[in-house]
Amino acid sequence: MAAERYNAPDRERHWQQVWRVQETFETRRDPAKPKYYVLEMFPYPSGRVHMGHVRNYTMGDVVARYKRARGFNVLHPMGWDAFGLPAENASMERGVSPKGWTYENIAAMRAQLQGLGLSLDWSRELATCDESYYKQQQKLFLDFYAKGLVYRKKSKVNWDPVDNTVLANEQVIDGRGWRSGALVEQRELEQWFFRITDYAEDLLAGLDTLDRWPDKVRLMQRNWIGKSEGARLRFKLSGEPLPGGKGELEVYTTRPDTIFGASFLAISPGHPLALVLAKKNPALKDFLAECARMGTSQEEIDKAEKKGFDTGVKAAHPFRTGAKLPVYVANFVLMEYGAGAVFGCPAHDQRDLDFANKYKLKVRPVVIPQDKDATNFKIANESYTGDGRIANSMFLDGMSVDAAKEEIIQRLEKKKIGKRETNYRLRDWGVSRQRYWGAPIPMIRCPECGVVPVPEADLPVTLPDDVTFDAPGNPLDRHPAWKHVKCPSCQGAAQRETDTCDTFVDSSWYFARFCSPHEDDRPVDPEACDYWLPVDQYIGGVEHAILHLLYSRFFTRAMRDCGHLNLAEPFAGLFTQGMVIHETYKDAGGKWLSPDDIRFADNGGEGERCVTTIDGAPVEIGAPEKMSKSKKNVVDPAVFQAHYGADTARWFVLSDSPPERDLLWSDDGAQGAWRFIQRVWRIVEDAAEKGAQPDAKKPPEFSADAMELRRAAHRALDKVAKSIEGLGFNRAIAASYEFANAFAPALQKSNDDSMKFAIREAAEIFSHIVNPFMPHLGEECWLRLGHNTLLANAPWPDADPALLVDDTVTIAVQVNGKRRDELVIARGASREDTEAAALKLDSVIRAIEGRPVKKVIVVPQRIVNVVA
RNA sequence: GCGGACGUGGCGAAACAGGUAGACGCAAGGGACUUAAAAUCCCUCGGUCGUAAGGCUGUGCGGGUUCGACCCCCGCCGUCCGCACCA
Repeated sequence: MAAERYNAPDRERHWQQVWRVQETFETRRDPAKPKYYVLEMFPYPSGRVHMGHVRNYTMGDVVARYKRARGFNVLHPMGWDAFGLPAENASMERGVSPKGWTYENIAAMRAQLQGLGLSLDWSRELATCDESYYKQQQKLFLDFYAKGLVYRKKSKVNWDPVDNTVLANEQVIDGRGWRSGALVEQRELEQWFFRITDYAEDLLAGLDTLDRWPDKVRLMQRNWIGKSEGARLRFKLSGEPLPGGKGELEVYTTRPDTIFGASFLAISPGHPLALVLAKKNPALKDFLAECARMGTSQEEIDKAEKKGFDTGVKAAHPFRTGAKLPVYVANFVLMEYGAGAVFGCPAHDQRDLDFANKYKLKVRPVVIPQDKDATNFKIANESYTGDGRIANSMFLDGMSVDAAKEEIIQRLEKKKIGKRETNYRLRDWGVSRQRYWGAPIPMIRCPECGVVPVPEADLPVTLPDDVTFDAPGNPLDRHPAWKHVKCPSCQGAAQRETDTCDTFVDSSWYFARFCSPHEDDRPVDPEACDYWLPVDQYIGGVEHAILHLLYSRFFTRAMRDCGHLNLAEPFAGLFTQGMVIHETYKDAGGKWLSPDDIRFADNGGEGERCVTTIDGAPVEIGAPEKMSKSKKNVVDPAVFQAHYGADTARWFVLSDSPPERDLLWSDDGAQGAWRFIQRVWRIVEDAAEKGAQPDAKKPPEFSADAMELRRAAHRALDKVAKSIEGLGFNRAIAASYEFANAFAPALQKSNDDSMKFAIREAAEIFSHIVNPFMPHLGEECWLRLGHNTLLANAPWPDADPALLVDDTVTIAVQVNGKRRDELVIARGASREDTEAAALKLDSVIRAIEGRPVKKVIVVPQRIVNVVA
C-alpha cells in the first residue's frame, strides 16, 4: 500500500474539533491529584499571532502536555492583556471603538491560537478589559487603599509628551518613553501610588527563595530594588548666607567610616536649602537653572561634567573640632535618593575626587590598603574604594572598614546627630494614567469630603462607550456626564477620578484570577488559589524581568495582606525564552525587502547570489533580527500553518536553538521539520502494518534486532522525558531524530514475533515522545496504531531501566592522554580485565613504543589512560 | 563606569561530578530509484598530511593545575545583555 502523505492542516482541524467537543483540556480542582500550573505570559490582543507567540505558547504547551501525561492535574489557561494604548490609537486612526477593536482582535487571535492545538482550558479565558475582571481589580484597589497601600501625592512625574500620559520609572528607558520613544519630561501632577516600597525588603529577601528563576532576572530585580545600608547624619551649619546665620543639614552615606575624609558637603540643586539660598543669590539661581536644563538622557549624563557652586555656607565636622567644610550645590547629587545631600570624601569616591580636583578641595585618605603605608599612600586621580585599615581618623584608626562603620554609627547615635539607615532605589509605583482605555480608578473627589472611595456596591465603575478622540488628552476628562457623580459620603456634587490604571496593574494578578475566573463577588477564590498557586512554570520574555515580574510579586504580597491569597511568591519557576529572528534584506537603495521579494540565483558558477524577484537586482543580506513589520522580515504563522500545519511550526520553533536563546527562522529549517513529520508518519504507518496487534502479549524472548530497537526506543523515551523536565526542548527534539534514524532501518529487518512486538512498542513510544511537540500528529499516529482513545489522555510510559544500558560498553583508550583506540568490553568488566584488555591493543603497544608503563588509570565504563 | 552572560565545523548546536569533542538538524557534495522532476533512500562532510592503514592538529588568545581540560585557576581579546551620577 502506497503511503499517503500526511495532510497536516486537514488532520489538525479534525483533532482540534475532537479536543474541543470532548473538553479534553478543561480542568477542575482535584485534591487527589498533584497539580501543575503552567502559564505563558498572556498576549496583548494586537490582532495577529506572531512567531514569538508560537514559540512561547508551544514551550508552555509541551510542558503542559508532558505533565498531564505524567499524571498531574494541569492548569493551562489563556487570556488577554487587553487594555492599552494601541486600541486608542486605532480608534483615532480608523474611528472604531477601542472596545470593539479589542474584542475583534481577541476573536481573531483566539482562532489563531486554537489553530495551534494548544492544550488550553478555554473555559477560563479572560480579558482584562472585561467588566467582570476590572470590577474585581477595582475591589482590590479599594482593599489596598483601606490597607494603606494606595495613596495620592503630588509629585514630579515622567510625562510622555507623545502618548500624553505619565510613565512609571520602570517605563522610562534611557530617558525615553518605553512605547513612544519620546523624550520624557518632568511634570508635577497629583497621582495615585502603590506602596511597593513597603515591601522592598521582603521583595529582596524573597528573591533568595526563587531557585527556579534565572539568576539574571533575580540579579536585575536585586539591582532595581537597590538596597544600600548606611547612615543619615546631621551637620551643623553656619555662615552669613543662611537665614539667621545658622542651620542644619542632613546627609546620607553608605560610607560613614570615611567621615574623617570628608572635605565638603554637596546638596542637590533641588534641595530646599539650595532653593532658600538662591532667593538671595542670583548667581546661585542661575546655576540651579542651568542644572534644571540638563537632560536626563544617558548621553547627557555621560558627558556631564561634575559642577558645583560654593554657597559660602560652612558645616562643622562632627568629630574634628574646629574643622569647617564648605557646602556646595552639586549637579550630580540626586534629590530623590537618600537625603538629597552628601558629604564628599574625595579619597574614596571617584565622583567626589573629580569634584575635589576641580575645585581644589582637600583629599584626605582614611582607608589604607593592606599593602600600603599610611604615610606614603597618596590619591591622585583614582579614588580607592577597596578594603583596608582606617587611618587619620582619631578613634577609628586601625579598624577595618566594617568595624569602623559600626563604631561610627554607634557614636552618631550616642551623640544624637545621626542614625543607621537603609535606603532603596525602588520608588513607589505610580499607577495613574491619563488615558481612556484602562481600568477606571474607583475614587471620587468631593470638594467637601476630599477623596472618597467608590462604595463596593457601586462597582464596577464602568468605562463609558460614548467617548471621542477628536481632541488631545483624556476623553474621560471631557466626557459630559460620566465624571459627574454624587459624593457617596455627603451626597453633594463630586467628580470621579478620570485617570485609569497603568496596564501593568491588570497583569499583576491575572494568574490568580485564572484559578477562579468566574467568581462574581470577590477577586479570587482563596481555596482555589491555595490549590493552584503558585504557578509552577511561568514562561515569557526577559523584557519583563523587572516591570511585570516585580509588580506581580508585590501584588501577590499585597493581596495576601488583604486576605485574598496565602502566599508571597506567585511564580515558583520562571523561564525566559529567546526571540524568533530572521535574516533581513535590503536593496541597493537601502530599502527593506520581504523574504518573499528575494530569491537566490546562480552566480555564474560561483555559488549563489541573492537578488530581488522583481528585477533581479542584487540584494544585501543583513544580520538576523527580531521579526518586525518595519524590517519586513516577518513570517506569518497563519500563512505558514495553512500550508504546513501547526505541528511543523511548533516543531521547528523549538528545534534548532536552546529555548532561552534566539531562534533563527529559516525556510530550509522549517522544511526540515515538515520532512520529519512526513517521516514519522511513514514510519508509524509502516510499523502499524508490520508490528503486533495492540493487545499482543510480550514475548518471553527477544531477538537481537528486537532488543536493539527496544533499547533505542526506551533510551529515546528516557532522554525526551528528562529533556522536557529540564526545558531542553532542542535536546528532546534531537533525541527524537536520533530515534527515527534507528527505527526506520529496524523496520526492514527480519520480522519474527518478538520483532513485531518491539516494533509496536517502538511505534507507541515514538507517538508519545513526539506528542507534546506535535500533538495532532501524535493523535493521528495513536489512531493509526489501533487505539480508540486519545493520546492526550494516555499516561506517559515509564522507560524500562534495564533497557537503558547495553550489555557492552565502548570505552576510549588513551596513551598519555591521547586517544589511541577504543575498546568494547562487557558492562560489568572489572578494573583489572579492562586494564589488561587495553594493554593488549596493538595501537596501544605501538603508542607506548616500548617505554615502561608507569601508571594505568581506569575509570570503569568510561576510559583507560595508560601513562608511559 | 558597574554588574552579568557568552565565545565549539560553512551555519544552528550537542557533550560539561574533568573522561572518545562536534550527537541532532540545516546547508553542501556524491550515488540509487525515475523518461524527467518532486518525494524517498544510501554515502561523505572541522583542518591538514597520506593511495590507504594511519598520523598531526583542533572548542577566542596566552599561561597554569591534572594521568586527562570545551569544562577548573590566572591574565588578555571579542560579542551580547542589564543598570547607570543611588553617595
